[in-house]
Amino acid sequence: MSKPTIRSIAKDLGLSIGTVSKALKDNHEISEETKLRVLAMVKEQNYVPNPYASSLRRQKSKTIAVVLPEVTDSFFSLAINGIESIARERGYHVLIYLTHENFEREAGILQQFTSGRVDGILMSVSSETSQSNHITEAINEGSPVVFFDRICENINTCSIITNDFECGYMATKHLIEKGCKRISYLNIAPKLLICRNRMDGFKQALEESGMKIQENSVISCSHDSIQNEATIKELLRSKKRPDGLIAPVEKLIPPIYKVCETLKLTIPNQVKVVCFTNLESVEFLNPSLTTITQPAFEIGRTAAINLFRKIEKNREEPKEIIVIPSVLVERNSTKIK
Amino acid sequence: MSKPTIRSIAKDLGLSIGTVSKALKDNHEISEETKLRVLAMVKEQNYVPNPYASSLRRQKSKTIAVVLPEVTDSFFSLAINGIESIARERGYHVLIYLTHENFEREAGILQQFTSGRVDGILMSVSSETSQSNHITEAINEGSPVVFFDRICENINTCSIITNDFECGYMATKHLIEKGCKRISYLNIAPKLLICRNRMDGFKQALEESGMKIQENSVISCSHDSIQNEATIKELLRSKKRPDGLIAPVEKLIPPIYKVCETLKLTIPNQVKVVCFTNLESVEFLNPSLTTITQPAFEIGRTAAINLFRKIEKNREEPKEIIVIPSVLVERNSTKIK
DNA sequence: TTTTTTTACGAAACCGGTTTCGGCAACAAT
DNA sequence: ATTGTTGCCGAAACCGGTTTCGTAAAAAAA
Repeated sequence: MSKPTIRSIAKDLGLSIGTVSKALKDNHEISEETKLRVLAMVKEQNYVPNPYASSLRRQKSKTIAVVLPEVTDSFFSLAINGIESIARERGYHVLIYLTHENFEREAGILQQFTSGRVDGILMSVSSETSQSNHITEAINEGSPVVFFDRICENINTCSIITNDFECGYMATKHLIEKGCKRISYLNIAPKLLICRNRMDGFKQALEESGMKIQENSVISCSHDSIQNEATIKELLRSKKRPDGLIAPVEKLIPPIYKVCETLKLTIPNQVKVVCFTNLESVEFLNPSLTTITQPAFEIGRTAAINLFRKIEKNREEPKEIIVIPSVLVERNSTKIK
Repeated sequence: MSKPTIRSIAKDLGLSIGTVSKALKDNHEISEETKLRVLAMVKEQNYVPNPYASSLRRQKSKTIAVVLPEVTDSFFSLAINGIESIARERGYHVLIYLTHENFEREAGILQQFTSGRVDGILMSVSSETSQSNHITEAINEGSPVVFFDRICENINTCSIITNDFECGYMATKHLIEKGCKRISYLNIAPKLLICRNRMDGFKQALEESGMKIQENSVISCSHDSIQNEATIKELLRSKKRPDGLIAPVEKLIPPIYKVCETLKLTIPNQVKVVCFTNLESVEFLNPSLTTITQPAFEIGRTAAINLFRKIEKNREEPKEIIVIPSVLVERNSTKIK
């Protein structure tokens, strides 16, 4: 038997299409008796309304997009979890798009959204994103955007971040307290506000402690793990080898640990390490890793909640930046020997 | 200015709607000149066709669903990555749904798909899923399903798995070779074929080596980490404490390491451990963890490729199980002291 | 020149819902 | 008796594309 439609249901009940439609949304125009009849038939035939017919007419899709650089990172995984939990609660569907840190890809994805495919967009921009026309355009065409984590500073919308500056500051102060004299910040995406903020926190902490920014203070890493390994190896081999490392992203953990192993540098005795990550197993790394742990699930949840707020009342709201603080969890990678 | 539609484009060009539509899909009925005019106008106005209008008429959504238990697991993250890469290549969109290992949730999600929301479904069933009516129904209503990893044995469709039985066998043999005399398998989802297969491999390896299945050979764990910690603690405290552990899922790593730490049991001297996981940082755990590493990205990719194969030629194909083998990576958690 | 074919396009049905509007009956108010 | 009022429902427009079919003009064949 072919798929039931509202038409077939109406026919089977001897009702009009409109009546069935109204009955299904509990419209007051329809009598209780008719509603019950409709519901019974719907259940019997296992009828599910075609979402696209509804989307077309109502000009809303009950779908949001999550656009992010990658998914193999504990932060993004947890954030997706938070987003999905809210979306499900509200009956929304979640489309996922990965930019792989590529601007063109991101722009291409965003461009599609001008067609009304989604009612809103949750986004963490790629590290190559410096211009924001593609995002502005999506917003102008009616898709509200809420940023989380990697926000876009020159766009006037709600953004959910953690206290990145403070975290950079905390991490640095922590290393200094633990006796580090030469700290390197492994920069990974200078275009990203969060990375700049973390780095600014790092710099301010250095200054306050009377330490100068030196040649090896800020090291540029990439998204390529082999390249990062080479970069870090070079850094840790240099004459003025740092005794403290701050890694603003999770993917730097393997290269750091690997290089320390090959160079026979022991963490924390010769190099202390702090990393931004939410990986649960950092506690059992050798040595356990001191981390800045972000409230990833909460950030995802909050972003989703605010997106739905924007979707529901579509008037423009002032830019609002919501900060959910992270915590520094001290472990052995920064222990005093 | 309001969003351009095919109607407004047609009007602006003095053409009919049908002509514009055909021009956009490079139909031979339309002259080159007209096509160029249409393309130019489309570009000028930044027109993107409404996907839902198209979906409604063509009865296909260019969208697939990925239904999985959770996303905070390296296997699923990598699989999503593989799936997305193929979907993007083919111009498909990816909806993501998390079941959180809950059968009702899974059934509810699947039920929605009977409406034609998606053209196909990629799925890893929840650990509570023993009946499969909800899946059969979705298939019958026209949404092909391809399983990956956690397949549903009694459904006749393409499934992508790894060589689970062998992996269980390999892991066990490996532990035996390393001198283990009492090995415990931490069972987590007896309803899942993959877990049963892994366990069967375990059992066969035991038998072949003349070791008996004893009371602590198979331990039931859950999805709750606190509970798992208690279970494992009890196990490792028992008189007949095992000297080898096999964990079929990643989430057991933290409790295992934690309990060993609190009970002052050293891995690998007192307990050797093998775990199924794709976490990159297992190499730097204390001690580094011997793993069964699954080709997660490849499994995701292959699943997607086969789903599209099914979507394109909609005739039924025989059940096909594609096995992509995993590898055992030996590290220090199973080292002979 | 006439007939046939090809080319290029328009008109209109169609997908499956939603929503507006109008109308009939029953009942209440005047 | 007349005029609202309310409850309940159907008819039809509508969302924005796709696709079928028909047709006028141009080109080719007879």
